[in-house]
Amino acid sequence: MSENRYCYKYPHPSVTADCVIFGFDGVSIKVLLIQRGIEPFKGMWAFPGGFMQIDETVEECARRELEEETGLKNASVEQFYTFSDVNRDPRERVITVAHYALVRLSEVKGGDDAASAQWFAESEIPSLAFDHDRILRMARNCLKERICFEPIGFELLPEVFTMSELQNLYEAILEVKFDRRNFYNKMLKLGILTEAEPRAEQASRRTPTKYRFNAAKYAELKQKGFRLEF
Amino acid sequence: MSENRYCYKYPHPSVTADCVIFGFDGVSIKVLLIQRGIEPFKGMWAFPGGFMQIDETVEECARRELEEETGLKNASVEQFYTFSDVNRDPRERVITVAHYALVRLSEVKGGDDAASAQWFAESEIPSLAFDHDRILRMARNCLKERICFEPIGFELLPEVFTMSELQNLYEAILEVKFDRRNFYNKMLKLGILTEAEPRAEQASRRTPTKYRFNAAKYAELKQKGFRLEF
DNA sequence: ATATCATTGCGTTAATTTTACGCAAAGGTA
DNA sequence: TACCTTTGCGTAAAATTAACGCAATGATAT
Repeated sequence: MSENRYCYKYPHPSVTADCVIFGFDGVSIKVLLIQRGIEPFKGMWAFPGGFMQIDETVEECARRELEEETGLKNASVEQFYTFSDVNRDPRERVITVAHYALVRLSEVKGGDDAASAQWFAESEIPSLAFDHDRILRMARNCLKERICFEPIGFELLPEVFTMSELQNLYEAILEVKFDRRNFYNKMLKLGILTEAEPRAEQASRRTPTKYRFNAAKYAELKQKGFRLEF
Repeated sequence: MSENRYCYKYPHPSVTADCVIFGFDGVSIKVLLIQRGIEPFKGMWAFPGGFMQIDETVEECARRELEEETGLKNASVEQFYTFSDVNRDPRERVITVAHYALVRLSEVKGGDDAASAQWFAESEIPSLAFDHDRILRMARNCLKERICFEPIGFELLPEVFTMSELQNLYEAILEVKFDRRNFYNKMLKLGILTEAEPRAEQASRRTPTKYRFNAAKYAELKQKGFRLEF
């Protein structure tokens, strides 16, 4: 049963892919975690992830494990760093290629078919298994940097959203506050937002305009090489 | 001799670390390559790199291989992406963690103790072994992005340099041209340059001012979170 | 020698962008 | 009914960027 059939002249490490999944509930950034059912670190929380198979890339592995453990299909995961400290796994030598993805909260129902996937607000995240605390810090930083180059925020919001919601998201990710009117102007001038509904004729000022992301305009802008400055 | 003594229940990939080494000769960006002495891809050029040992991190591996193959000691390598295509190595499953480093040309004498390390100007780089063409493209992009956040260019220049040399470097990395006077003003205003020599009293206009990088000032700036805009 | 040319240091001005607010309509809340 | 908050739409000042002028001084060519 436990024959060790794969033999090499030199020792080989195991390779895993882990996924830091970010969400946004309108107020704060959330992270999807899995409670470990087995040792090591049994009972502790960790990112979804697992061992890479010999016939898949690390990205494929990340997506597969993500679906197996949280039910999330086709998330667009992106690798950001490979962690290879010699003792990061007490069992054996394991290096992990860490990924992150942005998903809408609605796409994952916490505690789904997955044993115990659960969303945590950033301030409520417990101490994590392995070196996942460190991985989280780096992922969070990547998120911050990335949003200045790409409008990744739109993957975190519903299809249709208000300017305030968008601003809240940017403020949560970047941990700053913007002047509402300047944020409004800057986003509109970028031209990557489209008004969602033709807007009620009798537009009451209190009912905010709904927007959706204009991917075509964004692609256009991106070619010219732009940058979302904040 | 070739006993395969290391056995596992599941197949494990090999892990390598590769190093894209950038230099600058005052005019153009250069890349340090090694000519492969063995199959596969024997005779083709590739980045220095090699198999990770079981008791070292990938960064340690990168530095070790770099020194073994080019004589470069203590380069500060930084990983930027992990390539894991299933067939990227014809021998067996190998994933590689790609790194890059910036060094002064003077630190490496091409064709040193290293079998055949050689600097190539970007325009003269031949088709490379494995997926190293792709790796180079990504490394080059990283370089471009990085220089907007950190004054990495100073690692490529001699200790003491002129403003023109600095500008040439930025122009080479970013592939753009700047107005000399605006570049001059912007760099000086940043405050991360210090005049190297007290400057000749009888300062002839034709003899350019020499500068050196002011690491202390830079560290100060960095804390406040700044960005080198170009 | 002499004329020509490129490099360097130091400015200035106009255009653009960023920042800081003003204000009124309209709905929600006490 | 009296506030208070949210939204949409501006505007003026401040700061930054971009474009370019100019003279001194060596270097180079004739």
